[in-house]
Amino acid sequence: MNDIDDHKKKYNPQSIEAKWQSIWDREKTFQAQELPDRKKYYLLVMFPYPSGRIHMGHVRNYTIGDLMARYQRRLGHNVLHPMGWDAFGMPAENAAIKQGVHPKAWTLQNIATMRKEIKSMGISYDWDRELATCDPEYAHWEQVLFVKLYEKGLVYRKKSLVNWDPVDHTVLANEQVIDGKGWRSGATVERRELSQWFLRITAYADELLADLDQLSGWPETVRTMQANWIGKSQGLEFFFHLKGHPGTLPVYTTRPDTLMGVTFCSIAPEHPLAKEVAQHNPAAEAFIRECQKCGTSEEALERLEKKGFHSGLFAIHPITGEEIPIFIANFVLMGYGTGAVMAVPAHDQRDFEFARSHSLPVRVVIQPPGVELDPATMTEAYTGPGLLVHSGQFTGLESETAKKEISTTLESLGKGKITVHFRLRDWGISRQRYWGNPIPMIHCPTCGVVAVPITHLPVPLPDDLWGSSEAIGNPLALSPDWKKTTCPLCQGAAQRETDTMDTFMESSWYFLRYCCPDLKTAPLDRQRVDYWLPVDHYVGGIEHAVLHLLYARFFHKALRDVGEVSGNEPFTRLLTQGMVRKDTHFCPNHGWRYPMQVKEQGEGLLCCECDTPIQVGRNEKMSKSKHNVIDPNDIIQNYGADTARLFMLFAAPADRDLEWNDRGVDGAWRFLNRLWRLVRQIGWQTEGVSPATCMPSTSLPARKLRTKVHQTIVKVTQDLDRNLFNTGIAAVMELVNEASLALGKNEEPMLDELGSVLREAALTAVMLLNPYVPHITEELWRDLGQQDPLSHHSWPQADPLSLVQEEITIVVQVNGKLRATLTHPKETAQADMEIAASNLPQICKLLEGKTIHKVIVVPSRLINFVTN
RNA sequence: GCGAAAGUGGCGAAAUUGGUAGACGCGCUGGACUUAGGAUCCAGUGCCGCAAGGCUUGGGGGUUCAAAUCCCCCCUUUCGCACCA
Repeated sequence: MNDIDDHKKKYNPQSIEAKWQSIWDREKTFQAQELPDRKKYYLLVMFPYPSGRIHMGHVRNYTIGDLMARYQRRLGHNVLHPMGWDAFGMPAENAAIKQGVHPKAWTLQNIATMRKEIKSMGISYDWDRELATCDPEYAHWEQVLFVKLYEKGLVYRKKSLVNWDPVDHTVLANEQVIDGKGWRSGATVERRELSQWFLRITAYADELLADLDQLSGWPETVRTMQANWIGKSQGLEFFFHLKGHPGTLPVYTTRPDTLMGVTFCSIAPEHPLAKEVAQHNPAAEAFIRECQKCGTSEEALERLEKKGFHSGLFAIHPITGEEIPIFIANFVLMGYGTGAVMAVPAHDQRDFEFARSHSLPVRVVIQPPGVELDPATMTEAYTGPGLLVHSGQFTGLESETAKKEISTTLESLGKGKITVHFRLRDWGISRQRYWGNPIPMIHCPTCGVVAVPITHLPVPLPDDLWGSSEAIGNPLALSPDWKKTTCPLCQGAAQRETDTMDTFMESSWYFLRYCCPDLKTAPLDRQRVDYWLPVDHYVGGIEHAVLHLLYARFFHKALRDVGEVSGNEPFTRLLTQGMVRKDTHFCPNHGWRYPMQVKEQGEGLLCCECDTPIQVGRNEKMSKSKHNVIDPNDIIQNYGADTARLFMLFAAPADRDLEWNDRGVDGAWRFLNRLWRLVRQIGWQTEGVSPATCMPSTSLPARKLRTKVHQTIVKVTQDLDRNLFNTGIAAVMELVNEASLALGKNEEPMLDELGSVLREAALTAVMLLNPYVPHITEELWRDLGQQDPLSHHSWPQADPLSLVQEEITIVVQVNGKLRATLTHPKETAQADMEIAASNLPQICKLLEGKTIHKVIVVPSRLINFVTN
């Protein structure tokens, strides 16, 4: 096709993208193989929940991941870049109920749709390693890992609270509790105690905290959040004796220095003492029942109106022997610490408010320096340090010293112990739902709780139980037959556990299974896992900063301790990407409007249906309910995947929120067209010319352009290494602008130095942009006569000799204000520069009649004259 | 409530980490050229001012020759809070 006008052929993303995607597919360009002699690079993106269709958040996540994967491949690394499906979970059950389909069918259908959508983005996945967590194989191996952790003592059962819907007779997720009511029934949700399975993540609390220091490739903010979540604190665990009662009341405090200011205690409604009181006291029982009409989330609890009920019990102060009232309080939960707290109203804000509303005494025991705290006039608690007052033998001590003194005093009395506590609680994995992985445990009336032996696994999730019952609730629990089994120890009749696992279980090891998805005999192939792990770069949403990322770290350490993996941490480097947002349009009559349901009029917008002015809302996270979603498929069909990718990478830094902007998409589209025309034009005009390999000797424009080419290589490379993508693209845009300017309107063949550098510039721009926009660059690469696939072509390197700028511009300031600039050859002496600067007419004028106190010189940057 | 961040032109953003604030892109203004294209190309574009010049990084203080950047106080927005994934 050497037609004279071939170089004027227009950019057609649809045909180019389909062509290259099928080539990559056919040639398995991105298939990953374990090659021990090559440096590996494992690039992981958080796998999606197959909710139905791809949304922009996915597109952003996978685009960023693909950019990094392609860049690392170009650096010569052996890259593993896999994709799969986090396929168990609640939405499938909800959709199944609503649409009358099986959760499995719904999920598999969604996977098929989304796989096709993702493929149209041209992401360089090794699709041969694709996995779905609802696959019976995956569930099987997860059960094996679970039993191994059980045998290691990391799994146990205890009572814990759930949200109970009294009308639907079902357990609700926090998400399904809206304003304290069940989302379907509308009934007031109650707290209920249930025996549930837990993983002993607290056994790893210290290690999970300490190893955060090693994660230098993680954002500081995520590490801080995890550290706060683990919440290590040192304090005093001690107990109160009770007045006229044989029991004791253990409490934990991080402020033993305020012990002498205790004026009451609070216990959880689920506390054994509270239950005891309720047995003889109907008012207490009623209060406890009232307390249970509340969700279980920490946020709900903290925002609660604080209420208490005097239990009638009194604690004996361990030092003064004073009698202290014990309150049952709605804001204390069993399962946090000991389920009881000592209250010091003067020095704890929550206790202060509680004391004021219940007319309880406030006793100041810590005095801040220089201020006299008066309990009668205090309006808030003083929580800082100070000197102890009204504290008997401890009066006069500094609060830090007092912490130690009081703790050791209680220790020597045998009433307390200095202990380390964690905010972190064990991980409850029981879910009373169908669409999950069955917990492979058996309840035997004779032997108690027994794990299903590994050789008997898997416990399959039965397909035929869904929809078999009209009743609401977990079909596994409602089915009389499925539960029936025999005890592996005594062979007697026994019952299966009917709870399924938290889906965080599946996402805690999927990245390990990617290393050996075909393995038929065990969860993991140690050799292959050891080759690929740790994940070099993990990309996903910031919303996973704590839970998923902490659970996965824990799971990895636990698997290490049962001999399944090596290494202490699974993810070396982490990039948390921001959300995709868009304007919202709200009509007072019709609610949220889609963009096509509003029309422009003058400066404002009107609703198409009622002509009412539209309220343009702030940018919000794209969501169906707000009608501000953009379907990625539309963008890909209209502009192509490369435009979508370029826009997403260019419009905002990866870790910040991205505002969707149709005009910005047009801008990305225009840039790709500009690139297309320019590169093909250069290719045409410099046909047969070798690209420059060193600094041209005669042509100044050629020299300047070559410097720009090599500066761009440095800039883009540095930015990719620092996860900065928008600025790298900007740098290539500058290069394209300069090359375009250098080319001018010239349409003749260019066989000179400039032609040679232009050809180098075109090749370099294409090479640099390839990880961002792979399809168009592969095509242009071919157009420039290159035969090897660009996907594996080595990354360009800057020539240090071409980077050097021959002239330098510095800033001249007087008293810190910019007054002039001065351009000088690189090797000018500092003294000469100062003289030249002070002789500039603008500067002369300002220095006239002034004394120069100081001259500040920042080499290659500025001169500042400081005067009177 | 607790924990973590963010705030810069009309808009998305940049700023070598204390050294020319606004790169690059969008939008807008003017012009050129039209094989009328999703055009393209050229010039301009922080604000006030005719100008000289002054002002400007959420608000208010401070440190410094020099502050978007460091310190203190305040405001607003976003994310997470353990059964959403």
